[in-house]
Amino acid sequence: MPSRLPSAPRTGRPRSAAADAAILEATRAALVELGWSKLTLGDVASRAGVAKTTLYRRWAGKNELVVDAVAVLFDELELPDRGSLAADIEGVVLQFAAILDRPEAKTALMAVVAESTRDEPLRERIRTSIVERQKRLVLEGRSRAQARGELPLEKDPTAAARTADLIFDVVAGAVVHRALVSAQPVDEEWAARFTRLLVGGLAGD
Amino acid sequence: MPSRLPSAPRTGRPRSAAADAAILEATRAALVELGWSKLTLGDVASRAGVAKTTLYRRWAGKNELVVDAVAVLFDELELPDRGSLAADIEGVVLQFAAILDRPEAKTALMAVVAESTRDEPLRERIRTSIVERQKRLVLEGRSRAQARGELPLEKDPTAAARTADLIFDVVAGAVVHRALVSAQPVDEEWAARFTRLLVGGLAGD
Amino acid sequence: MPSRLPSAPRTGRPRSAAADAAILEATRAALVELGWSKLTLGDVASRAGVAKTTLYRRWAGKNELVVDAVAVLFDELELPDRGSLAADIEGVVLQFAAILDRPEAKTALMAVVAESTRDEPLRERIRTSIVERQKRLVLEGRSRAQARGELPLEKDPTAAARTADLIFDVVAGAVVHRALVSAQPVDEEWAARFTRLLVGGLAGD
Amino acid sequence: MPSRLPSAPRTGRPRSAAADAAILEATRAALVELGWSKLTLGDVASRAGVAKTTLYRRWAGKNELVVDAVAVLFDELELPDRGSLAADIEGVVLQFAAILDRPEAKTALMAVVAESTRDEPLRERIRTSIVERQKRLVLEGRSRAQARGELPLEKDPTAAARTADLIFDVVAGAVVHRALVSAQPVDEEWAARFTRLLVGGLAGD
DNA sequence: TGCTAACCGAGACGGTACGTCCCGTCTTGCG
DNA sequence: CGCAAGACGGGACGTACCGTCTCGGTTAGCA
Repeated sequence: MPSRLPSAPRTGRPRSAAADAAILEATRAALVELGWSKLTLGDVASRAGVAKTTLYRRWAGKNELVVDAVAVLFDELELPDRGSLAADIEGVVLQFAAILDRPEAKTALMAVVAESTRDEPLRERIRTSIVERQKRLVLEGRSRAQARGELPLEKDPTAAARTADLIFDVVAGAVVHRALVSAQPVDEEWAARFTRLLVGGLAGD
Repeated sequence: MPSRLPSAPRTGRPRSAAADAAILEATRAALVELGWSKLTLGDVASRAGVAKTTLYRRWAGKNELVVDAVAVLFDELELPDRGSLAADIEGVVLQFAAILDRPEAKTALMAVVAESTRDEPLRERIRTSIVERQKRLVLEGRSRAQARGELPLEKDPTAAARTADLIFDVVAGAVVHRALVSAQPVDEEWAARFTRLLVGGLAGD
Repeated sequence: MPSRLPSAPRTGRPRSAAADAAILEATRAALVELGWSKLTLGDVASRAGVAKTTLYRRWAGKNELVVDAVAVLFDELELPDRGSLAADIEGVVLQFAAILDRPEAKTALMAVVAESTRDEPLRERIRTSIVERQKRLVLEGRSRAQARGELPLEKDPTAAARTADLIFDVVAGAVVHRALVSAQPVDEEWAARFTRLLVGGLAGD
Repeated sequence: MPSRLPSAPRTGRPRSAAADAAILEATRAALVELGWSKLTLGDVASRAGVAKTTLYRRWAGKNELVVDAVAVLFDELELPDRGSLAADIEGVVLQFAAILDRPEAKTALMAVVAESTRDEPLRERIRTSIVERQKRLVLEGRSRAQARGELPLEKDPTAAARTADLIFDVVAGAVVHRALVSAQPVDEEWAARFTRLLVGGLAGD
């Protein structure tokens, strides 16, 4: 994930692959201990047993580093077939909440999004590294529900994409808001209530 | 909003009331120009024509100051009666989106929420200054819809409160996610689609 | 000695006078221990129990600081009346050599002169803080020798000044070269030989 | 001049002789442009079209490199017979001053001498590479003056050597001090005045 | 002619110091 | 006692060089 100009010159000592892993791991550990705002790149470097220059050679700054460090957490999300659309949604909501409960994700996610409001390249990085990758869950859940006959097939691909985006914003937004803003637990009871609301809306559509 | 111990001593020169307003205004201006992360208290003080000490005498730090500075923005939200539940929801969604479009709100809101994940008093301040005050919109919209017969009366007050919280998380979360994470416009078309989904879910409940 | 704009505004907390002394003393100590090239301003600051910013607020850099720290050493030079021109010269040569023997002077003097070859303001600072102040020794020695009848009175003040400058360059240059370049001891024997040469040249003039 | 262990193994690719010359030339160019303190070995290497490793393989550091780079400048000094001791001295003083006027010599000479106050091997290198080699001028000037009958023959070789050292320190020290510390021109007028003083002292001896 | 050892360029590496910025606190003198 | 001004001790920043260490590739001289 760290940046490198695409036209890779073959010359010189190659970058250490081990350093990358150590840095990202150290970043997550520092996020857990210190949180976003007290995390310093110097500290990350010394935790990773690496010089500050090595870190700056690969990432432009704290924001980019943290996005890379946290992105991998969200790849754990899966969508096992639980037999119904509602069950699938409940499952993914609870999984997502579990990730947001981890301190490194909680403190970092909102912070980088906040930074991204004034930094277009960062927003793009967040989108490609984190957000866009998880839309797969919506798409897979829908096609599975269509196969079950729970949802109608959509003929217009543009409208279908818009609906997927909408669902994604609703699900991700609601869970994040509940967990981080309202600071209330995303437990099975809440997940069930939310799912009933959402499935009802989809059905009535 | 600035803090003051309750047992206010009456002696000495009183604090300048004008200073408070100047500081909050300067804070918003600095947020627009610099964004959250590059805003410094020294800069705010000099913009406000005030000494740094004056500022620290009234607010504990950047977080608290910014919460106060942006809280007022959200009090602009109103819920004029547009004749139907769906129209009321669309209206508030668009108003909320308009506020989130303002750079001082955009950059500050997510940032203070991010900070609040590791700072319980800050979270409480955000809740009382911003979040909780806007729940009135949900409650008012519901009672109006019930008066219109669009929604049933709820007998159980606990369940009613839970539903209101859920709706609030869904609306606020979805709009914020659309605007700041997906970075897509919250326009009338999206508001209409979102409202249809939500009203459908509420009806089917 | 530290810099301050001449138009001193009277407002704000005044600078600590104690800090100045502590910094200059710490600088001399660091010169003794580390020498010029390994002296760091961060180290000086922490020796002086002072923040780096305090140091940078008062001196533009290492060069200026060291000039001020070392200048005082050369003010120790005196010219007690030893009864003859030759004895006076020998005395000041040995005193000068004693100062150059101190490690803080030895390592610093040449270094700041070297830097001054590319830094006109620094050269000026060296001249006013160190060099020019010691010309008094030449002038006093001459007038005393003239009073004794060892040297003729000079009528032309321009020529007199030129001669004083010449003597100063010869004495200071020869001692410095012997001590630092040739790295040979400036002992009584050498002082005597040098004095004989110089007095002979002056007499034959 | 670059270092090499005496027991040279004969195998492998030999070091490029061209690189040596390029490096020394690049060092002089960098001294002119940047001065001693801003000269970096990385910059010298890239100017010379050479890798940093190549440079470090041959010189221990900046000091040693610069001594070698400037030593050659002083070998230009000559002592053509100008017919009298005074004329010979004036000639060499002006030649020496001309070299000291070159920026690469000016900035480097004092700097390496300053460094040498804390680095005995460096002092030795300076002495053998630069200082000691120029004593030939004193010796040659004296023997020529003796041949002309301007100076007496000295019987005691020890005393003769001491006198030569003294003269060397006086001439070199005075010129350096005039040029670099006093920062006044070493022109014909000054050279004449200085020479008169020195010759007078020698004669009266 | 093919081996092989030392050379070469490039550039990443762990470090150290830089000079700047901002923090939150602490004197000042004035109102 | 509040206030503007600004110095204070402190900590992190991002950069520049240090001197060392791989890399892949070149260039002799000896076999």
